[in-house]
Amino acid sequence: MEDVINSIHHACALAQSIESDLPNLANQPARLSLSIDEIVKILSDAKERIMLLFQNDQTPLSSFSQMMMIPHEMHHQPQMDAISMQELLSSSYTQTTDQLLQAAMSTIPLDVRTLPETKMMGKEAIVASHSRPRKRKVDVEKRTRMVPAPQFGNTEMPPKDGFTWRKYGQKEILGSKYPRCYYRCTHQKLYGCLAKKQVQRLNDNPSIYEVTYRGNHTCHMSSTAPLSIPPQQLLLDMTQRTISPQLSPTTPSSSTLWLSSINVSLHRGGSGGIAPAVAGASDGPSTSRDGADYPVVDMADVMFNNGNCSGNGIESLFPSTER
DNA sequence: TTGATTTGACCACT
DNA sequence: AGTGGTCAAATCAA
Repeated sequence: MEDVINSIHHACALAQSIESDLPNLANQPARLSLSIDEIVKILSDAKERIMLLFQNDQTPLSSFSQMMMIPHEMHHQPQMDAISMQELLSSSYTQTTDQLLQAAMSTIPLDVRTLPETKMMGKEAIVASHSRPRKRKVDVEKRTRMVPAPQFGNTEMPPKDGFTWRKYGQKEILGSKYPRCYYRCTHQKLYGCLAKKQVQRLNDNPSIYEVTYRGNHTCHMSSTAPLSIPPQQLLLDMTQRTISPQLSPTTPSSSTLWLSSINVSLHRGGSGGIAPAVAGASDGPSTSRDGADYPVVDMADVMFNNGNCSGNGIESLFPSTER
């Protein structure tokens, strides 16, 4: 396991060197391509080894998390909903990639912070008995966070967050220059997943999206969900593979915010069927994804398999400072 | 053909 | 009554 982590560190160091030399490398596509290939190979190898280890045996998880200094209590979380998983990842995952992302984060506004705001709606839903019943205001937890818009590609769209969403409404909001978009989980019908989110650009900073999540994804938990291994175990595994947020106790690591805009996902099954991991355009049609995504570090996918829409994987990781 | 998006209307809530 | 959230028909796109 240790060598896997060393490999990841190595890849991160390589990526960082690319980043620092990006102005020059931009004029040397061949060299840049070679460097990228090397990183991809290292990370792909690491990924495969990780998958092998974790598929065949659970014990390496503990050693992995020990090496990554994951708090023991995290091992005992019985389960974690996907949104929480995302938040955990976006708030904590970056220990091994901070170096890689530090420079990139310099392009993200410093005043952008995640908002772990949690509210409970006070009223019970009133179930109407007329011909067109509408559900509203159930006791659904709301979680709001600020997400930077992609700096490349279609900046009109918020970054992907690792889930597939279907837009069901858009509305002009009083006092807001930008409309609020309403999304629900693509798998709502199939798996009864009630997760929803609202996306709205900030008035004073259109490059920042306020994303409000409501409800938890249950599509992962469905026994009929398109999974080949138990999703709860997978989520637990993912949890154990993250790094403690307590390692950066004061303020959120700048790179964590950056990562919140990156869909870090695991595509089980190894080489086949790599789905887009990052998209500048958010919430694309779910037809490009087979079921749910599970966030885990997969830098190679993040960097180089951002195939759809306008997002550019490598640019997502190494945005230039100019816009 | 199927699924996603758009958009006007409906309805809950304050 | 005003505002925000949701529905659903029409439209678009793969």
